[in-house]
Amino acid sequence: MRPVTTPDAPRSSYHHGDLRHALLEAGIDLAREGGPDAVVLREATRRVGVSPNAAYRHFADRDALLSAVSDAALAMLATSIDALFDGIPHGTAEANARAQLRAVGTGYVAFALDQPGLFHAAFFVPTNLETSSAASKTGPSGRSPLDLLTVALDEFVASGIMPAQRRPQAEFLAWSSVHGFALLLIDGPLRALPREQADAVTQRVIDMVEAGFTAP
Amino acid sequence: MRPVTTPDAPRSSYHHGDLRHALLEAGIDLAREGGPDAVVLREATRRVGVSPNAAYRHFADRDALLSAVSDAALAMLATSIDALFDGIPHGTAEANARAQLRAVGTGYVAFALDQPGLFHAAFFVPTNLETSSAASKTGPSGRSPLDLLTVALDEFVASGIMPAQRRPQAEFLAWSSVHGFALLLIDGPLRALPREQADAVTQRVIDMVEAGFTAP
DNA sequence: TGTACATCAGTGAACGCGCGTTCACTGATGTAC
DNA sequence: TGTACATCAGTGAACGCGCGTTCACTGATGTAC
Repeated sequence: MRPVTTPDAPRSSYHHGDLRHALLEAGIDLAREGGPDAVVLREATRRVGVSPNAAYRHFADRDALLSAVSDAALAMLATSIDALFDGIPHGTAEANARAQLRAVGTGYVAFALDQPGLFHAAFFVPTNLETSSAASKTGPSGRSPLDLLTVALDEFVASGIMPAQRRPQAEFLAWSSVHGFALLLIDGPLRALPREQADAVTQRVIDMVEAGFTAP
Repeated sequence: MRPVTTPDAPRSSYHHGDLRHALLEAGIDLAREGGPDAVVLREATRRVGVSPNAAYRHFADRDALLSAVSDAALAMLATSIDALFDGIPHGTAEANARAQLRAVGTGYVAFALDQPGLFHAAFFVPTNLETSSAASKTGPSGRSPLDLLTVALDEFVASGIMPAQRRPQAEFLAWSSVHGFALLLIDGPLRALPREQADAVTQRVIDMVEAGFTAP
């Protein structure tokens, strides 16, 4: 259950070893359990088994910890989308484009459903929103979700199924639908929808976006 | 600036007159300024010029106040969408359907841009999300935004531009796109977009949804 | 190889803050006779 | 019409809570000679 560090168990040595990492990990757990508001500096130190002020050796303040947690959550989202993206079998350019869009959307919603706390931590932190670094965290391939979406949409145009004049800002149209749907599912009126139905409607959201892009 | 009650000015009488209403109004102002987290019971009483515990004569606890504020925010959203909906000139069934969908979407995003604090208060309060009362607050016509959307979508089918088998859950597809886009605009990567561009892209979001519904 | 000492990473105690909420109360209001 | 009194709507003081953060400190580590 506990990841990197022993929590309440007393440390053998006075020095911790990798306190920064341990605090970050604890912060991620807190975010997972309760979203960004639950990332409480004192609680993170408590879980690591260290005094509250020890955190200040590694993070300027609580916001710095929260930012680090948010970045980590974003990277996890990127990683899980990346995996889906890379699993796409090769096909025609058109089939690739469609499958890629679907992979990004499906991975995005799946992450929101699986890790709602981290999903919120990733997006509802002022720092990450203002700097738009939200879009720049990458998975193992080094590409962010926005990069992957861009790749997919470029291929929509290149393969001739989407008119070029529809291309600008298309990322944000797709992102809006999927992001909004994720929120309806985890916080909103679709909260009670069983997982398999949620997955089915997710596919319809993507159908709608795709049709919007490729309609004559 | 100050709405219903004189704020710091001392009251003439010991009894307030309509403290519940005054506290609600203060709570709405707080939400407008800083979202749901800013709805602080003590601050509301401060603004009304009353002692903190006086609030408990009218609200069971802070959550009750916040719920009332959230309901009010929802009603304001409903009212502003209602106005746009009613301003639609009569035309063919098809033109009506399209204009109605557009009115709901446009009104929704406009409210989010004009009143981001209230928009958040309306949607990010557990009570309203769980009971889905979010969808049931009405404007002056007695119809909620979800009702209006339903009317529009029914007319899409009735006028023959949307296949009937696409109809189920279509409300949530449309809602997702518009809701997600509103959030990208007020909290997310499109935060810095100038208003007129935001309005233009809003129309493209609606174009996309419409195309998704009406595509062959 | 051993030791002096600067540096680093933690501790312990305390702070002020503002919150929600509760207590026992008092002044104002309105109704019964 | 006047008065007694129950009820209602406020007050004032205080509580405990948990937070972020700062202070002066001490134990552990590693490097220079």
